[in-house]
Amino acid sequence: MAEMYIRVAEEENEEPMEIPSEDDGTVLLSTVAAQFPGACGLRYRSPISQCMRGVRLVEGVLHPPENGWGNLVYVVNYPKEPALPDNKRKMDEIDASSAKIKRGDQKTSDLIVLGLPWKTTEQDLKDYFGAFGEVIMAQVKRDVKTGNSKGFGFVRFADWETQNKVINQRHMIDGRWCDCKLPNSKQGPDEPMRSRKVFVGRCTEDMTTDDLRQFFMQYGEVTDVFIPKPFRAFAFVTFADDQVASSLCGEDLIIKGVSVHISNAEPKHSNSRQMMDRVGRFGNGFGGQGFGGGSSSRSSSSSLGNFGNFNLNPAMMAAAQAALQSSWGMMGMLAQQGQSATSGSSTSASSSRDQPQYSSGNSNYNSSSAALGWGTGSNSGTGGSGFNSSFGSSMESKSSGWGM
DNA sequence: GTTGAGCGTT
Repeated sequence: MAEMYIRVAEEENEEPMEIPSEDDGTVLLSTVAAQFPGACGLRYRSPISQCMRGVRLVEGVLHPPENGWGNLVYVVNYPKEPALPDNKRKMDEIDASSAKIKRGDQKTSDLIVLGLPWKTTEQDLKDYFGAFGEVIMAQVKRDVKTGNSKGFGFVRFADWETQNKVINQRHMIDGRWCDCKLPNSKQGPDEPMRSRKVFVGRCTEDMTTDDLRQFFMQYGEVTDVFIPKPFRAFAFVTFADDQVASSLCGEDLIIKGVSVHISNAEPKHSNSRQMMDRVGRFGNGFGGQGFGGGSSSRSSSSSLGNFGNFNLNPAMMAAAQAALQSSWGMMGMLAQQGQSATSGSSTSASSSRDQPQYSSGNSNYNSSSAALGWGTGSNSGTGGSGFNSSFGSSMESKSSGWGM
């Protein structure tokens, strides 16, 4: 079948945009969403009944009405906005008017571009991204000595709308798929505990990132899909809205005929729970009672507890307990030390690089000896500071925690 | 086979 286009608009009487169909006459929801970020379906006004009708959507594929797509204008559906009574408004208007949107607050920021071909130059970036809107900065990060590209760069747009659009899709740049996202340094620590990301277990190997994106789109705007490689039977899907993510947790969903299980995505690296679990295994009677759960007040009351080889002074105990109870967990302790708690972001699954990879070594990170953090024995004489120093360095040793 | 890459000499 020759290439076909269907006409799609945000509202019935707005100027439509032509969107390409697939060879079999269907239209991918992802194609629609590439032009209308956040779209979750299509509807149209039936010439016969004069009612709005929904377009059949099966696993990310939009199927034409009985007599084909015809010349009708299809209207984009967006996920319901539960908090707002008037859900006919467009996303942009909601963003602009609603106080609930805190992310981004309309100011543009640099976007990191990951997965660039080695040969891509800043001019290439400007040329490519210029099609989306005015580019006010583009750079390719290079090795200082060799001048070779490091395979990523940064770009900044004049308009927030442009930035938003660019973030929401993948980009084919000089023959490679690249992802644009907010860099770690720009991801504010506000509300990091409300995960917008879910863990998708029991994936099969034939599920691609596009499959997952198209499938999960029906629940809300998908901002990221990650499939570890080599195949490990799970994936991560990030939504624009944390409520969408949490609403799916616990569900068993059918994707490509396979039941997958959705659960909370745990923070990527070292988070408070993992650390506490580790700590629990330390010396006997350290985690099991004193730390492990929140109900620990009495067991730790044995004054200056003598736990195996360590001396825990009350300040350290208090700090640790505070960390347990605060919603910030250990991250809160980091913050209290004045360390910036930047969150590591996850990355979209871009195809594994066929190019020689730049040394992925840990030149940037001081790989602190043990992942155990505190209690490695260094904090004997120094009183409380031993706690801070050893703990802090372990947290820094990789991009920290809640990369969501 | 159920918990993930890579982040900026200013």
